[in-house]
Amino acid sequence: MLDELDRTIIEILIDDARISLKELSQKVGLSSPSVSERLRRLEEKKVIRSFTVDIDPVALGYSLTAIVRVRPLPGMLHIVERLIKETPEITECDKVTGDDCFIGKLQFRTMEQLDTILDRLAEKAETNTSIVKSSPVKRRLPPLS
Amino acid sequence: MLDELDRTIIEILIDDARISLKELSQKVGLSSPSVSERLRRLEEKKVIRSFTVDIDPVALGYSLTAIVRVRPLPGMLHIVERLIKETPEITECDKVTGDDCFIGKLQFRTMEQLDTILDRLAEKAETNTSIVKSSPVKRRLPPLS
DNA sequence: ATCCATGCTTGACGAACTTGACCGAACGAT
DNA sequence: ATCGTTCGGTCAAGTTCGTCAAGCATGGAT
Repeated sequence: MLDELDRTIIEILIDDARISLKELSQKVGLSSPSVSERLRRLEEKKVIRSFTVDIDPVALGYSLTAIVRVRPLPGMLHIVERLIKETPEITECDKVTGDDCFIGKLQFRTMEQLDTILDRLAEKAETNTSIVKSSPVKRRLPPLS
Repeated sequence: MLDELDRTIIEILIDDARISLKELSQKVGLSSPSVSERLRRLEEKKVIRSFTVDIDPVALGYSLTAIVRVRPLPGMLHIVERLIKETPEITECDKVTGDDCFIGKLQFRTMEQLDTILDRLAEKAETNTSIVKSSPVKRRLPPLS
């Protein structure tokens, strides 16, 4: 589905999505219209979901992160799911197998803010919260091969 | 620290990091050298960590995701941390407070592959694995304000 | 009141992007 | 085997874009 050139292009773009077509094409050894066309196809095939920017939450004042496991009380599943979606400080959340129904990541500024958010959840779910102390593995891609 | 214009710029870039300076400057109502300078400063201040590309793991063949909680056996903490870092299928991992020491996300292609990876961990840690069924909240930023 | 720093605009020039015409390799059908 | 089609590539043009230098307005400090 992806050839070696596509993978090289992607690896370069992960590092710098605003690189010029010209420079990118020189790095991969193709002409710029070719690379442009490959990019178009990669977007079309949804291999590239989007070009985006990685913002440091700390720079926005969110200096703390927690991981919250959420187990809705009986009958509360959909209400809890909506509440999670409507809590903007929850910056990602997965629905998973096992005792915990949801596992989410929460960005916050103060312990008081964390407390407020968890209190709102606690009316409808059992929660289990772990504060993030460090991130040994920063977001990365699995092997492209 | 960030004014309204910076936030607008960031919001636009989150959607499309490859937008031209010209178009971006029209959207925010400034000239392009001004926007260029603001971008430079946002990068300098590390508010913008990087311009990057969002790749669909499914397009790379990783159709399954799990969240793994890891509790190293006594004395194994550093070995386990190294093992996690050296497992490329673990695409992010945080060190947290609480009983679990690490919580990581794992991308994989087949259950067999998951089994192999967990077996390697099991020699040095207790693990607890949840398969991701869906993602009610896709990665997003907390409020910029 | 003046000076300076900051952040903006403008205009010009060089650089990069897009488009269309063309080429060649791979491959299926006749 | 050959023809025709498709796919992915190059090249060259016209157009658009980014960067740089110069200059102007605002606002705070002396």
